[in-house]
Amino acid sequence: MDACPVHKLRIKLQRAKLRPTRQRIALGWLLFGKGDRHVTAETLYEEANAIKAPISLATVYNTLHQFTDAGLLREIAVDGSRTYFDTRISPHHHFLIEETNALVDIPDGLVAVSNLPNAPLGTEIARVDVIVRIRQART
Amino acid sequence: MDACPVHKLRIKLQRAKLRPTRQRIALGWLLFGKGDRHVTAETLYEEANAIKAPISLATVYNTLHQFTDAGLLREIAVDGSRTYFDTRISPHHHFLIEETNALVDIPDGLVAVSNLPNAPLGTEIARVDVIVRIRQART
DNA sequence: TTACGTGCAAATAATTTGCAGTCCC
DNA sequence: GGGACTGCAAATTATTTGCACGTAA
Repeated sequence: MDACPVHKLRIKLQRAKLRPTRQRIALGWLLFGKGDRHVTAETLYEEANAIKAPISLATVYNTLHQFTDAGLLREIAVDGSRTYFDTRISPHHHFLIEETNALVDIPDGLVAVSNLPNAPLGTEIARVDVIVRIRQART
Repeated sequence: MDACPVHKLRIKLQRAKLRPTRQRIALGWLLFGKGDRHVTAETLYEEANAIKAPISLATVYNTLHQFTDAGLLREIAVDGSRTYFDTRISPHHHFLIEETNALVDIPDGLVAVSNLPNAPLGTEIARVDVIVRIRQART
């Protein structure tokens, strides 16, 4: 019933006009093979090495940005340091666990932002990001 | 009617248990002297030099963080690179102008976030950030 | 073949830190 | 005077880039 998952990946890459190279297949496998994910370049790099697919860190960065430009990933700025990439590209928002710096999806449709002011003339709203910071309850 | 503004600054610093040194007075003057502001370490550093108050970049960073820890400033992560500091510490949200990377306050009370899911057990919500990204309207 | 990709190491950019000298209380 | 504060330069961290070589179409 279901085509070979690797084949699906190749199609996905081709649609994005990206050559399905060994590295992109491996990273795509890690990114899209197991549901929604949030990764940083660093964590993805380690995962790739862990599954015996040694890919240079620079290539991981390049690939993440190519995927993002192609609309396969979404980039999230959450703190001043690392950049996160989200495999879920539909609009939704995030919890940030302050202790671990982990990012968790907030189920879609739950949070609503209302009364957005109009964008200044000649401009439009590109996107609305909501980050809910969670920390250990005091006491 | 109004006491010397510099004196008010000294009081402010003392309440925060920070010695009112020349550098902190100068930076505080720039930060709190003209209404709500959004600065990066870099921009504040340039402003300080512009008013003939040469302060090293390291000290600007240190001071911004000390002010933040003392609750005089709020830190905002908006994109993956620079860190912004906001002199307005009451809860409110922001426009981000994508072309210029400028940050603008959204007047308080306008935006409401509803249906926030409960925080996981044993945790609490530390803060909710909303960033509305604005760009030049297409066409 | 041939342009597109990749890996490495060096280059940037933003920020932090160690430490000697300086200044406020 | 003594600890808090500052400045400089060197160290870190995250990310990008230049360039020789590899590889998919």
